[in-house]
Amino acid sequence: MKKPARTTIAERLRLKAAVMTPSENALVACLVEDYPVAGLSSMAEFAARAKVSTPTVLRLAKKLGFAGFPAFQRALREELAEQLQTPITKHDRWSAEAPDAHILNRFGAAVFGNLKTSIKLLDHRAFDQLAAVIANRKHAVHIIGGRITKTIAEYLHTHLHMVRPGATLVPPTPGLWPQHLLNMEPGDTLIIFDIRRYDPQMLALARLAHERRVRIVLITDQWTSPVAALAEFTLPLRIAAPSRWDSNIVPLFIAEALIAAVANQHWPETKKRIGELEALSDATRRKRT
Amino acid sequence: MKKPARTTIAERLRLKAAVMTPSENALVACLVEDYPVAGLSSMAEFAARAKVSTPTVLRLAKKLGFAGFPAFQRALREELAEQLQTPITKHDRWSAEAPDAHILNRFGAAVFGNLKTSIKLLDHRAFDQLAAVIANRKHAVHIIGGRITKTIAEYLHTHLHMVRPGATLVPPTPGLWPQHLLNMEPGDTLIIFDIRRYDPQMLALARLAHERRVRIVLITDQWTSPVAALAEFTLPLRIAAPSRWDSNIVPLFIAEALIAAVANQHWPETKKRIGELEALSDATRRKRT
DNA sequence: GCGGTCCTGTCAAATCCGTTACAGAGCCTT
DNA sequence: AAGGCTCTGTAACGGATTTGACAGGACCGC
Repeated sequence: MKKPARTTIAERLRLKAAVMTPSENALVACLVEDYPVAGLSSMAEFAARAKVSTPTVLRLAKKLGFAGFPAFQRALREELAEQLQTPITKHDRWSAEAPDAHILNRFGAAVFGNLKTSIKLLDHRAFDQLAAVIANRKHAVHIIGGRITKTIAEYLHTHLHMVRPGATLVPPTPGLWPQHLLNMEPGDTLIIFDIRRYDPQMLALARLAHERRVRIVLITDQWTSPVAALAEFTLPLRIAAPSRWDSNIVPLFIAEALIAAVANQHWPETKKRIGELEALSDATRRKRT
Repeated sequence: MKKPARTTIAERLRLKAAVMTPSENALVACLVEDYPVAGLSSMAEFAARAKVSTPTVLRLAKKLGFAGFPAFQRALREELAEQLQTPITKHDRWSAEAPDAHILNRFGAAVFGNLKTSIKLLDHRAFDQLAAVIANRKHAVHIIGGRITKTIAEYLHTHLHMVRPGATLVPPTPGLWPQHLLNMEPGDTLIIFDIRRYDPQMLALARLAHERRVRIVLITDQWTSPVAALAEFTLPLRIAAPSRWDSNIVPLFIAEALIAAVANQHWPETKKRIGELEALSDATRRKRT
């Protein structure tokens, strides 16, 4: 099943991007926004959506090298069909026009592999239990990350804070740890991001927290941080990337999935809390102005 | 924008499966085989594919409860659009709908789709140019993110700072912007993360920077922040997720890919810089101990 | 300020499409 | 075995859609 290297719509759009008129750009923006469905309805509908006239749509189709609008639509459909029925495993290239060796393609492939393997190796039931633990409002949740992963920890904290009260971000500075440790009660949870090279001080913190009967959750890489010995939940993730540094995409993925799962568990309360938050946010903004 | 719990096409097909005639079954088989693209072409084409006549197609559409073929097609398109970009269908739907599909899987599928589409719609040559601009050590790079994306901005900054001198993180607090603006020289680059809901103050900052002849790089979502009008590079990414919140995985992906690309451009200098950094890091740690 | 060029919408014509009416064919029932 | 019912295709009609021609208008250069 050899494909004669047909140029994709996306590539054609890019190719002609320089010679696009304003109203043609409106069409392109419209198409990209709802790609590719926006272009699958009738010409009149597509034109109305971008607030231009039908001939403009036709001119765009011709500018992209098609005989007419139907030809353009056919191309869209064929591309869509290819994308839809091609099973996830058979992704040969990501950026179709870029060479295989291009960073976008190599990175895309690596990230996809990491995600797939990580999810496969993860225990769904353990994940749900973990979500339940974090969703439990009776006990506080503390979050800490290392030198690099601190941004992921922060991300998790920002969202968790919206979902439930009692979510604390522990700074990566060991000097500030004692006061945070003081606030950790038995039954609380400490979520630790620890990815190679593992920080010995992180292990020390975990020990102290563990002694206070704090439940430890460890998000680490496939080589597993030594903190695992103390952890109730350990999530070993794939993080390898064709780069000088590891990829933190899978940790972020887990963070987002956890947030969604936790929000899911007590949706009514969460919804109420978010509503209050937005009201407060608006009030603050108005006052500032 | 009310959703009256519209029954899906698949459900309608199941409902009427018992009263399907042979040629209607041929159509259904054809539709399922290449779902839903087969039903998006013209009636004649769809009929020819299943080797039936056009009235049969019409009869099928009516049997499924649609007024005519266009109505049927519209339903297909709407369903497809929903499936492709997971719009505001939000929490209420997916929690009740598919208990068999675990959150991890659903999230994984969404993220995968986002990544694939985002990369596909990205111009890899523009990406390379952007990497070159950021790699240029003659001009400084300033990075800023919004309320949520600030962590991604921080991540980019942390790494970029390792790769090259002159990388600054601008805090999300507008009160601190004047002093940062003062440091922006003509030819500098300002990387802005602006994802819905777009911050009007971010646009103001972009304007001021633009007046100082700072090059604007915008990382945004598919609905495109208004900053795009001022930006030299605009990267519209897919961020929809089966969650109450948008996913920031693709922005993080772009950040990581950019870092890798920049590091590649001047690897000798980068390597030297990282070596020095590690030496200093070790020295600091030893002194602390 | 003037002419030219490019962009864009209005309008009309031709084509294609969806729809309906009708008739033939197959199959079960009587 | 004949009648009737259901299923399915052919043909023709009406309409929507695409397409081409044309003109108004904005912008740039001279």
